Amino acid sequence: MKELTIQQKKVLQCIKFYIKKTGFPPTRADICRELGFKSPNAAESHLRALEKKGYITIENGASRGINLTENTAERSQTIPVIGLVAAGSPTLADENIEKHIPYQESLFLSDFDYFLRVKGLSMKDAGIMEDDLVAIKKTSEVRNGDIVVAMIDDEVTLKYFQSSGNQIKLIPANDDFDEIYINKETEGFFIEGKSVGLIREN
Amino acid sequence: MKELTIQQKKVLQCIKFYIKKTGFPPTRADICRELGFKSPNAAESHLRALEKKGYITIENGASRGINLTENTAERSQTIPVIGLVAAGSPTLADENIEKHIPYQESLFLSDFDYFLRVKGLSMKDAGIMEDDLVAIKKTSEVRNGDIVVAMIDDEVTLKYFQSSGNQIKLIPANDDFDEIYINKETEGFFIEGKSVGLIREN
DNA sequence: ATTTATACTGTATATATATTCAGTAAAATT
DNA sequence: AATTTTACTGAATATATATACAGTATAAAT
Repeated sequence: MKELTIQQKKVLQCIKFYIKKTGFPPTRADICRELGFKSPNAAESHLRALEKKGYITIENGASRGINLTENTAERSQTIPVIGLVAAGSPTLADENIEKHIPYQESLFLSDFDYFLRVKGLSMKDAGIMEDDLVAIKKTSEVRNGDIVVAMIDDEVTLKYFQSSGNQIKLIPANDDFDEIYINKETEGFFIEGKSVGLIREN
Repeated sequence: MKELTIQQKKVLQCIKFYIKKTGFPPTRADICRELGFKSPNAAESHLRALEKKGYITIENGASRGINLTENTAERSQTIPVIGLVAAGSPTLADENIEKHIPYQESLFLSDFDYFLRVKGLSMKDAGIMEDDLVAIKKTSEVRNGDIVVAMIDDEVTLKYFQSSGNQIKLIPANDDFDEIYINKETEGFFIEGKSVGLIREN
């Protein structure tokens, strides 16, 4: 699709925002008010430019007859899928992002920040299998029994969390794996977040 | 929310359909055209009734100033969640539907018809735990190794599918449960569908 | 029994709105 | 160098649209 100018982007954003706010598209006058134009023709020409470039369609003669094109309308938010790499923290940096998948607000009870692609079977008895997508909420406030994403020296692990005082136990859900004992203050250790849900594609 | 009359429902549906089709709400005249009314006041009064009952809001003075209320607007399709009851087939009948949850088209690789709420742990080694939601595609075309929803005399079970000729083996993913051997032609037996994905809320 | 809500037709109108025309000016493209 | 695109102001206008008013008739609620 053809590139938009800064002003055209502003107008498009304005339309999206207006629809989100009111439920119906803006008039030329509405756009002028939002963006500070003094002539309705300013809005009109921008709209015609957006139409020409394929971002909107305009129903001629109809009031508020603006329709966002398929690709223009954001059907829903998308949320990144991050690979659980052996080394390297699960940051939202581009190189760690596998893909984006559509995300529905109320999919899980809690909101979350990203999906973690599970590698290995250390949590299999918790029903978390290889290649599952675990919804992670970034937080350090976790409770005993939570399934957490823990970082130990740039290594990412998904484990049950159990703490008593400064001592933390990270418990796998698989007898073939060992529990990890670690001190809260240990350098290079922190809790990245916790699991709030799971998705499996098969 | 207050109940709608048949005509009011028609008008509301008409508004939803119009927005879906065009991207903006209808005028009074548009509604009349769609529903065969001969006076714009017919649409007007229905709109005011819908507003009074809380299904829409109307921006006074604005053309096409109709806004579907939170609960009225279908943000996305919803898909039913069906409880895996011991007896009774998982039909889409109202009494079997636990709730509806929002559904994103491309959530799983395959499309599907409903979510099945899992009871019991017979598939735990496949990572399917109690209360998980298994996305079910209604089909009788299943392959060896598929996780299927099988009906045996009105009892629903979720098992691995394995067939050779007319002999079918339904294999649990839990040593505490027994395999089920059954003949393809057995009365009261059929394959309802297969699992294409899984969602866990926690 | 009376009021209110539903379900319209039909007419009228103020105004909300799209849209054209006439300009100005700078930037980008050919 | 000439043309097109971008980016507006400002004024004018046909028409698209909401909305009020006057009726008619039936059903539901109080």
